[in-house]
Amino acid sequence: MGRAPCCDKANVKRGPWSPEEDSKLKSYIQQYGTGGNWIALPSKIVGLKRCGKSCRLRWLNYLRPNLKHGSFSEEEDNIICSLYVNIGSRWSVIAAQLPGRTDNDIKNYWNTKLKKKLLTKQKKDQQSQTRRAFRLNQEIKRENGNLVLPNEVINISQTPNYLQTEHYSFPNPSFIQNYNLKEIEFSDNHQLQGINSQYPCDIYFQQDQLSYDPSTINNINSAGLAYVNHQQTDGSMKIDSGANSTFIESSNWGDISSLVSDYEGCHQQTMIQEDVTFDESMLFYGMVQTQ
DNA sequence: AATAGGCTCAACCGCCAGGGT
DNA sequence: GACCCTGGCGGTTGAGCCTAT
Repeated sequence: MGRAPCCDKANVKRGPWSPEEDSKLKSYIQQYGTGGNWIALPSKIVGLKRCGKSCRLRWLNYLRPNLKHGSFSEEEDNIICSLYVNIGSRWSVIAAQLPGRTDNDIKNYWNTKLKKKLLTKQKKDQQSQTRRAFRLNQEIKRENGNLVLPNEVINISQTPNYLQTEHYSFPNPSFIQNYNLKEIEFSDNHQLQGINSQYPCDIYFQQDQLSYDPSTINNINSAGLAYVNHQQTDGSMKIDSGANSTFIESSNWGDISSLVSDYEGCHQQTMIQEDVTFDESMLFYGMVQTQ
């Protein structure tokens, strides 16, 4: 036997509330209060065929006094984002910090607008942070004489055969001087297809992925000569080589030299041939052999 | 003008905790 | 302690509106 329903569904009205129903509920509650029992409330209001839960929701989310309707302010946005980051989707707690706003309002607002806004901001922050770390690292290496070439941005979408036209072999860390660090930016949706799998993994990608949904990340597999990293549930990162499943972990993804040492030991892999789609605006850093 | 797809948000659903018996 | 009832909550749905084609 299942749980008893809170009301007789056959005899209650459902769906949007009419102005008349609003008026009846509002005037009753203003005159008599709720009586501390929402389930019993509708039976006391003549002509109102609504479930008690529905009455409660309508009152709390729409009819009660001092409710704020309309768009959220920048300050409210900040409060919601800050609280969400700290306590998660505890909407009632968040709503308690925003007078006049209901948990339902905030939940809707978050799901439809604020989440996207926050993700976009995080993505931009992360990209600029990674760029800064990369350039700083390269600058240091250049100063140390390990690298001589300037930064170069390779836009894969403009050179779709880029990875197929040159044969790279994995740079043994001890020969790092022979390799140039390049920033490889995928500025457009792009698919790498049929990359020759004879070569061991030789391009090392750091994917700016914090702003991506884990389910999306999991759909990204290694392609030919590339390893693609994944964020693990414990926060560490993993480079996935597809079917071979060898991976390395690194705790410091801003440090190219530590990436290289982490990468040691998995360069004998033979990659399977797979297609991979890179989403718009994903940012990768690669280490490629150019000589 | 028609239509498909995306977006918004009010409302519902089902679960859970807590209080009363 | 077991059971029942209710309030409260977060997740989900879907009708209606909006926008792009």
